[in-house]
Amino acid sequence: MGRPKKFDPEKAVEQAAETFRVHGYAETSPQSLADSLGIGKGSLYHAFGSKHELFLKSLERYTDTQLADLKAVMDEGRPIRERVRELLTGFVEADLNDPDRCGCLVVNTAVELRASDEPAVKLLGRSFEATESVLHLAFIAAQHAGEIDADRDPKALAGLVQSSMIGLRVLVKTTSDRDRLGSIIDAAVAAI
Amino acid sequence: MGRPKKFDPEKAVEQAAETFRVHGYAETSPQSLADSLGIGKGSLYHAFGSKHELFLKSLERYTDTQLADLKAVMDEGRPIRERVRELLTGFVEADLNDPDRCGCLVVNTAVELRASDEPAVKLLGRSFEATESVLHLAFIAAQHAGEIDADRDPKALAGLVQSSMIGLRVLVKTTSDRDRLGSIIDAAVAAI
DNA sequence: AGAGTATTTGACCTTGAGGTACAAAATTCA
DNA sequence: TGAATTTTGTACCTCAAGGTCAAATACTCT
Repeated sequence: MGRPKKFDPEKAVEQAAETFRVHGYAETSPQSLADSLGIGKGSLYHAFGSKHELFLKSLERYTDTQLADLKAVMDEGRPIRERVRELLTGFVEADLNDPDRCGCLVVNTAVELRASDEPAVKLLGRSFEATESVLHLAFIAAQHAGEIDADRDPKALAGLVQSSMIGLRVLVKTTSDRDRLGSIIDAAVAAI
Repeated sequence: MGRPKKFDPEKAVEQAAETFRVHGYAETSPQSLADSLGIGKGSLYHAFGSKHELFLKSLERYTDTQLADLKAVMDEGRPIRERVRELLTGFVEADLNDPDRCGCLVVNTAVELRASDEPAVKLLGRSFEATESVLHLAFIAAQHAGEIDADRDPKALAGLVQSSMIGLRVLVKTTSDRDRLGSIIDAAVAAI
């Protein structure tokens, strides 16, 4: 009972994640957040408590979505190198298509955040681990399928692909050189 | 002539770079900047014009220093893989030894920055290119020395090492797992 | 010493961040 | 219909960011 909510909290968290991704945590004001959700600032605080609490919820939702997307790509029935290439190319192309180069909320937050923000650091740590785990499992499977040499360390490969992916998403913030980025992807795929 | 400066502008820019590295651009206030330089806020504005101008100078100095450090390591007369390992390990260890995981000003700025900040984006772009170039040249030399297969693309390898390096410095913000980070370094070195 | 020049400082200004308070509005239940 | 409950939105609060300014200070040159 009581007055019905004007907005869908789920959608709001999703929209907030996008706002944080585009403008960053520090540069997103409660007012702009409220505006982007189409509600008053008071309602926002009533519903979410604080900017930081809303941010944590947004970040969590974002990591969930991202992980699902990653799994979707890695679950495709194609050669492992094709899937990894698709993954890296997808991120790079997405970033290049955005003139503001906003990039990935997880990467952005990992850098912008203070180490003292423990809940956020934990969320990010879990997200990075989950990503690595998906890659790790895919590489193990690929080894069993004979696509990757059995003497390679699948976990280390997962870490290498992950760190290259993150590095690419940072590099793309200051360059639009598709050849250069593409050759990095080539090298990453070749390293598997 | 005129009243002599109370501080050394060179040292001040260096100190400012460190403050920006530790706290980030947005989170560094003119007041704290002035405090860290041991001067009044007015003096700071008189000497540097604005927070942003000081930031650009700081960033430029930082990139110069960083590039010199990189060259120093890559100029050592040791096997290429040892040098690359030393490079990556050095950054990771430095970051791990800092409880606040402040990391690298260039990486941090590339992420925190708005794409609309053209002078900063240019500086960062040049810095990333210069870094890649040093690695590129080192790999070419290593190929001539027979340390790296001649059929590898040295520029792509440079890009891969660079992006892994950046990725590692982001990952280390949320993890302290030396084994995991170490195995990523192993994989990166093995990929050369 | 005095003129001229450069630097220093704290006081002051405007703007907006992050958040609170409260009365009005919209619903359900009896 | 009225009571209870919940959400809404504006007005308001405090604090600090980023920056400006004028007066005081410290130097050089003549």
